[in-house]
Amino acid sequence: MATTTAAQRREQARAEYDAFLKGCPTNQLLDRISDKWVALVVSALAPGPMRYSDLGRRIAGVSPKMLTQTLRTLERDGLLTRTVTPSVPVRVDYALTPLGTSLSLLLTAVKDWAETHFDEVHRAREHYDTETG
Amino acid sequence: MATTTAAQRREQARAEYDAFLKGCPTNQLLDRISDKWVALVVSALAPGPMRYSDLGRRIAGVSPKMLTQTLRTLERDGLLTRTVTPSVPVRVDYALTPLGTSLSLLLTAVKDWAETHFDEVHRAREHYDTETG
DNA sequence: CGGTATCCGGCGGGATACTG
DNA sequence: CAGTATCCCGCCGGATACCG
Repeated sequence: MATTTAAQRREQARAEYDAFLKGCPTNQLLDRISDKWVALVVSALAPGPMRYSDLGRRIAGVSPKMLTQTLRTLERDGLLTRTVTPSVPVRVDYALTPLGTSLSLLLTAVKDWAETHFDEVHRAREHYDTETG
Repeated sequence: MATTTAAQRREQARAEYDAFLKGCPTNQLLDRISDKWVALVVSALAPGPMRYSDLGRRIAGVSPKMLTQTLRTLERDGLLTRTVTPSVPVRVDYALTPLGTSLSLLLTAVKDWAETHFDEVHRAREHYDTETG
């Protein structure tokens, strides 16, 4: 039969859309800044460079795995630099690049929006929850 | 033993931090806009109101479940309104509130950053991947 | 100190089927 | 048309252990 089922069509559409999203700069950036640890790392580094273990302590509750993973992707994207000083013991510093600093400014804009409209969102939630019971 | 292990201390820190993040407006907002479908719904509605099934078609590949879930949370947060017209068949329109429109402007800022710096990020990635082999 | 490697449990979300 | 209900799988990320 010539049946292209609705499911098949949606799967097809989803595949195309996923491909589109993978190439979409905005979506890629959202994936980046939405990561739980990325915002924390970037804002921790905004005032100045920091060592690996300092970051680990500053960002309480992060596991080594996630900290490293986060730092690697940010380094790959050119948002921060990783500098190894081959002393004993070895010392590794992370610092924002200009691009990273620029991103931290964008995050500041997000933060401002959040703080400005938080009350409004909160009230909307209480209203919604009351109505719905 | 009196050992408070590193693991225990990290778990404690993580619990506190999670609580802190839950109450943090910025983090809540990031959770919201980072959701895969939220940005798509908000930008789809930016030009004007739309019906449920129109949104479903416009945002290719979204399942009914996720579309409804996304719309519900956005409605709860006061970012959009849901209007039921009890005709036959019923008609439901979704429209951004002023707050939602304001959020869409923030998303535009994110989009602008993404498009402005995409090349730079892309070059950084290629450089990183080349160096690392 | 600054990581890497491995295992594994929870849950987000897709597929599928049904309803007012 | 506009959803709801259920099952279930993939994968994210935490815990743990080990290395240069």
